[in-house]
Amino acid sequence: MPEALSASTRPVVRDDPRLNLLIGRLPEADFQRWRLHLEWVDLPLGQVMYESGRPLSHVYFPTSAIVSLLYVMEDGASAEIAVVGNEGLVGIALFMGGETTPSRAVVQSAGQGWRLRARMVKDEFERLGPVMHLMLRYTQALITQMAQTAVCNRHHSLDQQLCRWLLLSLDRMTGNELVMTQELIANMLGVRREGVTEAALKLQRAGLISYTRGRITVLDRPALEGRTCECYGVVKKEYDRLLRSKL
Amino acid sequence: MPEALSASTRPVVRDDPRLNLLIGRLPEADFQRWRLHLEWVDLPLGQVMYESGRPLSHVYFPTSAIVSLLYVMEDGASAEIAVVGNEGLVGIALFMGGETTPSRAVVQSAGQGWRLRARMVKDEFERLGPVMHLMLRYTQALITQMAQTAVCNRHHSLDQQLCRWLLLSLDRMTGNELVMTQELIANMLGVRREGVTEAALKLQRAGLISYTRGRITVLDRPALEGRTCECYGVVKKEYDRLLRSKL
DNA sequence: TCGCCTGTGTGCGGCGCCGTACATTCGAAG
DNA sequence: CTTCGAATGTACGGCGCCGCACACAGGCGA
Repeated sequence: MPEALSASTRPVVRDDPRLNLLIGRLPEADFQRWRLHLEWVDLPLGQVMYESGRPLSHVYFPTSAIVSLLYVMEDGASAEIAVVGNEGLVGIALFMGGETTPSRAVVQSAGQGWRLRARMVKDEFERLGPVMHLMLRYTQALITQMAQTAVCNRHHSLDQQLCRWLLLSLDRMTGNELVMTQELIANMLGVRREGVTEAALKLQRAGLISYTRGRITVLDRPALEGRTCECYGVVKKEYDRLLRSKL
Repeated sequence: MPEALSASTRPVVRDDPRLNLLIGRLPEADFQRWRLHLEWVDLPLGQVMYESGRPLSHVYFPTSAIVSLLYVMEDGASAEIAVVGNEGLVGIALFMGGETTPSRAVVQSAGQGWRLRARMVKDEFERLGPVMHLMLRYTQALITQMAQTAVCNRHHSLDQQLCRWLLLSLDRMTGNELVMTQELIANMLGVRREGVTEAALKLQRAGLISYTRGRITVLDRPALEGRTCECYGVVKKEYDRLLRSKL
């Protein structure tokens, strides 16, 4: 077939841990120490990386996978509060000291990544060097994303939020195709599936995206940026600012 | 007059910094070092403690004041993403390494507090001891509050959110009276003032609260807890869990 | 005491999203 | 090719909040 192989059939090779930007920004000495402990992991769609309230065993550094942090309510309704890709890590509660968190982490887009055992992460953090500062700055960026999500949920239309979601996902991917059903997007945004369908139709009719049964292709990214709310830009800018320097 | 003196006319005396729970949980040695550098501050209603994107000069530890962390949009609309009282501190960006943040901090309920200069905070943080771990665990609690706010904004009714807001504020106060107009509450929640009026009327008619022109008295706190959504409980439980131990 | 400003109460049309139901179509498995 | 389940499209009433307009009331200063 002319298309790229689907995620499930793609040959699985260990990529370079430095494809994860946090790892890539480590000083060489730290990286050399880490590489012996980094464990490569495949992250299939839907995998739950940690569950609300359960202790975390590892910190994950995605290289090609995208992970959603979800808060799940008692009645089962949920909402995504942040998304993590190769720019970040999953499991901040480990080094923040809480050991766990009331959220759930789920693989939103299949791919790979690397992980470190909890013990190792804490030890590294306690070294009080560039590693710690990098993790903390990343955490601050994540906080910005969560806060902006709260504001966006309050003030902006579903149309705008879908654009924001697409752009945030796109930023964490290679290529311009997302493997993702509208049903799943609705879960992430915490809205009805039909609402996502209508919003997606508008974007398709306007020629910004095209999609078929679980595959969304972004055709006109600048136009998407024009339709989204300011929330996307605020978050992106803050990630750039906080994680730009190698340090 | 039989009433307590209003905030503006209350005699202003330096309270004990340890009324702030974070400071209160410091080991004695750390507290002794800190007390020389802690500067007492009065925090009148409406004071902006820091502005979006501007560098922070101090970290504040409220003792009797309550502070709102707000995200303000381009069109001026805003939403509170977290509230800080004597259980916490204002200015996490200083030790997280970002120096600043795209949010605004405003005094929501007049009172007092103590502050430390930016330089001092960073030095203390770098000591890598109980001080750092305490600040980080507090930060994780704050993250929970932000995330839960995002979910709450998405899924719950204004009635429920008002209850949550009242309870969160009440937890950070002494007494059961809030000096707060419905207009301001609406700004915090990011909704219309009229919506708050209607929700407050329901609570008053049900006998849970009573209010007159900028003063709200909570009459039946358990009933309020019964009307709010699970978000309040999740946040409270997480604060208790993360900040219980002295360490 | 009299305004006056601020805070609160009320009404009305509108819009966006919800819940539900059901039709349609794609694509993978057999 | 056929079948079937999953993904998407469409429709409709309902509800909650919005934006706006305005009435009313309490407290404060002139």
